Amino acid sequence: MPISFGTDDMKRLDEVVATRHHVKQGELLFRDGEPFKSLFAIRTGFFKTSVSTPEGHEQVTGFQMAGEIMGLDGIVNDQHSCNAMALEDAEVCVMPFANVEELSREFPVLQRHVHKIMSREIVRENSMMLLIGNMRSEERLAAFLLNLVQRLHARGFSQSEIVLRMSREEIGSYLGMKLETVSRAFSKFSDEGIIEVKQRYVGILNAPALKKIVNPTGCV
Amino acid sequence: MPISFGTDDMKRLDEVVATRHHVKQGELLFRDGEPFKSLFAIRTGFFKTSVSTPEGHEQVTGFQMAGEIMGLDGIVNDQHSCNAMALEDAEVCVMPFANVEELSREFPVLQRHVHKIMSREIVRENSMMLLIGNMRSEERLAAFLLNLVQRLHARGFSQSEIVLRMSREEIGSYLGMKLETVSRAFSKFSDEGIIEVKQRYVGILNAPALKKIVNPTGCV
DNA sequence: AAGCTGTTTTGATACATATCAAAAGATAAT
DNA sequence: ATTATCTTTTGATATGTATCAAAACAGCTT
Repeated sequence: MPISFGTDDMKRLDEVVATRHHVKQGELLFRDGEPFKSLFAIRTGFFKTSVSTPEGHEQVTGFQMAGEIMGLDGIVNDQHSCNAMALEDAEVCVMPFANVEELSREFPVLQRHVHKIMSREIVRENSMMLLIGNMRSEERLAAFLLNLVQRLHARGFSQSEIVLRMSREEIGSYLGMKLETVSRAFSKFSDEGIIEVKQRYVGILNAPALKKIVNPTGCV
Repeated sequence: MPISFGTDDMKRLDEVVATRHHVKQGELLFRDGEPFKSLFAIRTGFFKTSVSTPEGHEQVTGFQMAGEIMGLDGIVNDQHSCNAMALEDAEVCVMPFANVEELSREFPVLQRHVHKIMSREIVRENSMMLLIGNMRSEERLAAFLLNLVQRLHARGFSQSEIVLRMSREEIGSYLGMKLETVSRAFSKFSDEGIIEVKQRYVGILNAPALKKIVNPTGCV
């Protein structure tokens, strides 16, 4: 949340995040087609969002962790256009969107914040298109792992250890590949000593090597 | 633009779109890394937006036509994170984002409008991830053509004829496939009598067949 | 009209990933 | 503990798309 508010302001802003909601592992926070009323800020836990083809093929569109916002897709048609499932027991702040809009009009810094969150999501999805459209499977997995540790590290976790909350199949769906291909890429990295894999635990032994897989020229 | 404004309000809103800008075919409206100041609304013409890997591989992230908004990606870091190139001579409205934010605070209907535009872009990119991640090349091209005629038709053009503004390579980049694969898919559809292709002219002879390619079960 | 340039089509082949199948390993239930 | 269920790994093979190459074609220039 943006800084530098007076205490009165803080009270007003608290209205936005007044209610909390618990979601158990495996439960949906919202689903495709449901009326949109609120955005959700994750306090604790881990989510996946996904869309589906009419035939039922699922595409995971994102993994969200503490501090991240879900539900932005629902604004345009006043109904959610994806599913949000908790991959571990979670707690979210419910932010009625009408309140968000009202307070945004009052507090420019909050307005700016909302705009940045939406813009960030657009940029993230742009880079996912680049990832899925242009990279090979091992590059995708390397990019995925680096992104994950970076975000976890920003939240005070290790920068070299991950406990995955999602299955190989969910990773594959997110990265546009099959679960077997994900598994093979894990095994390959493991054989090469770049990572250490024990089920859903992943230790990153050689981060530079991972980065080099994503960006072979290393010119950035 | 939203309806039901008084004339005074209209004057205020005109401030937002005061300036116009011409972009010639092949020129960039903005490029990755440039400072972000304004959103752009297309009045006439046709654009592509794209991002690139450090090695220079281009990923087209969208094609934009009259009435659509570009530049939303720039908000989060105060600098553009993609390139926007005119694929034909174009005219855009320059909307300084500071003005957009200021007037959004004043006019809830405009605020809502801005939020919907951003949300729409997020939803569009979600469905692109589904497209690139889950569909085969011919399904992607069929979906692409259907999306294009639908948008053109909404602007008063034919619902069965398209003059493509982009090359096979650009289509391929957008859809995550190579230009040769795009060309082959065009030829296949043409052989099957589903479309008629003459260079960049595409006539849709059998729209239901195209829809069936995208969604074989036809249950929607 | 002829030549040049860039785009598109088509063909032959290579390669990455999907698919099918089965075993190994983990987790939960009885 | 033992069975049952789900996830993950690994192998063999199939397939779709990329790659390489060349010809056909359109749009410009002179």
